[in-house]
Amino acid sequence: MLDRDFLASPAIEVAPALLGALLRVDEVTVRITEVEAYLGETDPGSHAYRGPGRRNAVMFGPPGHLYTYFTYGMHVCANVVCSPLGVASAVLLRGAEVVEGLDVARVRRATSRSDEDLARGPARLCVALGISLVDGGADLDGNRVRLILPTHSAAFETGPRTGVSGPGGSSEYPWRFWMPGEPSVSPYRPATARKRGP
DNA sequence: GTCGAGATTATCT
DNA sequence: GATAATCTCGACC
Repeated sequence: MLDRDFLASPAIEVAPALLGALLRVDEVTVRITEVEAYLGETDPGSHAYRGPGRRNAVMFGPPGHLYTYFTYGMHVCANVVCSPLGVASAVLLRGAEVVEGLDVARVRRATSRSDEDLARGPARLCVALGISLVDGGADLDGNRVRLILPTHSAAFETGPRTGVSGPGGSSEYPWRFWMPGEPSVSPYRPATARKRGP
């Protein structure tokens, strides 16, 4: 049973509680080890900063749903929508560890050499779980997708969000949560200033 | 093993 | 036409 009332809390409170949670999609189950909180209008790094649109409409919807979006063409990222209806807020799933369905995950992520690389990273996590755009807006308590919150809150650490470049310096907000000691958590990587083509 | 640059497509202005 | 919350691959120590 999914506690929707708890998911209606702000993303900052929901994010640490998702650490250690189990997310099952079909036959693959992962344990979330790294997340990132994103708010709406007050967060320059959020997609909902400029207001609702086609892509982020799910973020303004009811909590307990899955929000997927495309980034850089090939990659898909998954978020857990929280906050009440009408408030844009979501928790980005950055890293996880595959605990069940390793065989299926390995086939999907054939390029990964170690099992810890299977779901290390937002896009990899979606590939390992088989999440695509059609899963956007899916209920997290449905048959295909199910989120299981941990009974006890796990130990976590916070830090600045990486890879978030933008005017106003959104790195002020230490809304990145991870479980220390987990090999599937990517270490701190400075924001790579991507060069645009010629 | 670590670092640095390129690639690629849906969505929005 | 510009942007984006990234990943993969190649080169070098």
